[in-house]
Amino acid sequence: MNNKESLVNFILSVVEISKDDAQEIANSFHSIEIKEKDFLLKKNQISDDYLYLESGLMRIYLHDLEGEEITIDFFTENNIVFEITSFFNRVRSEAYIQAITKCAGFRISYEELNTLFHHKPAFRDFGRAILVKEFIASQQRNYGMINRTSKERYQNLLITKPQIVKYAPLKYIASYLGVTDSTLSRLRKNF
Amino acid sequence: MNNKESLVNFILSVVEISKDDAQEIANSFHSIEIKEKDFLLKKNQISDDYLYLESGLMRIYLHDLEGEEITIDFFTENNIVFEITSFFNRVRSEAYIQAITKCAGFRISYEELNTLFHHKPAFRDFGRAILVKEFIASQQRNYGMINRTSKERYQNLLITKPQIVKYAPLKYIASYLGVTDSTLSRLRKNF
DNA sequence: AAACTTACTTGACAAAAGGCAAGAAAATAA
DNA sequence: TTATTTTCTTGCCTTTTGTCAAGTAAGTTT
Repeated sequence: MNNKESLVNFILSVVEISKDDAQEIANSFHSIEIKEKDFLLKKNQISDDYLYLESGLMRIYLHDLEGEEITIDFFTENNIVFEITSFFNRVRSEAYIQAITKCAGFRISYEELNTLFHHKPAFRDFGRAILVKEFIASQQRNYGMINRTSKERYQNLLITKPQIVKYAPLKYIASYLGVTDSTLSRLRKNF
Repeated sequence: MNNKESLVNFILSVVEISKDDAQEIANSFHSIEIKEKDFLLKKNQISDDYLYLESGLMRIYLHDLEGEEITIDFFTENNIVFEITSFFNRVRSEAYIQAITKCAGFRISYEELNTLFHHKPAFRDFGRAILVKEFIASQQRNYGMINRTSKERYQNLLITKPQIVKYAPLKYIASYLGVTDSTLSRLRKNF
């Protein structure tokens, strides 16, 4: 039996609850592995995964009006992975979530999450803290898109998620940063 | 005594709960008015307002590294207004929330919200639905910043928040859209 | 009303980024 | 290994946006 130590530590880093509570929450999660290039979620599915990513890299992407893949976000280890619209609103997903490298972690379903949310006060605080954390990250990404040059955005990614720059193809990174492949390639030349 | 009908209807539009529950939640909120150009939140304060905006327009802004005001977001009537980082994490705010026009609505404090969150299941669902709703809006804004031209972003604002275009000065809108004042002025010429 | 401040527009030029296409490099398949 | 596909780089030229500065318009204060 897996003791889910990394998940317990993650929970404790996000919210101030007892170690016992954190362990109990972690025990509600189920082990999952995803192979490189496999999908956690595909378009038109209703997402049923709230995933703690213990190791590996993932991305969430969708197709724009011209059919081009747009990478919306990257996920790195020691983070929660979910597609908020489909998971929480129980609607078909527009987006795909794909493993960039081999991934491992622990997941719960929407129903399991909801049961915990209403019956475990500690999970309530945890769940809210995760939403708040990711919401803030989204806002900061917004701010960076508006107030940073593309060079600065790339440098920022290099610092905050170096694994991404190392493992993800240029085109994923370019669409994430909001530039064309050519432009990113040129940016890279100047380190 | 105010029956807070608009707030009750707003709650019912966001989450599937009984009318009685919605009324009870609404009754926990307190009436508030804000004069044009006054502040709901200033930099370095710890936000204690979770506000349902019944009428009026607001904006949230901060100063960038050069000291320039950057309008991060606009709030219109029939929406919840809060600065998530300061309110939920109990830290000093980087941002200001200011009334663009005279505003009226209903607010609760962090402590009141937390009590409801842990003691009223219906409020739990409501609170989560609001976080989810605003998170999704933030993600869509992100997508628009990357995949729409500045002209399209302006047109979108015109359609989704025409009050803003009507009442907010050009410079607020320009920084929100991520363009300079000059560029927005030129965009406007082509309707 | 006059003075002053803030908001907006416009022109000239510079910088950043995009579109397209060719070719090199790397990864994958046969 | 060789062939094939995908990824990445680069050149040339166009479009978009920014910078700066001047000038007009509108709003506020005295």
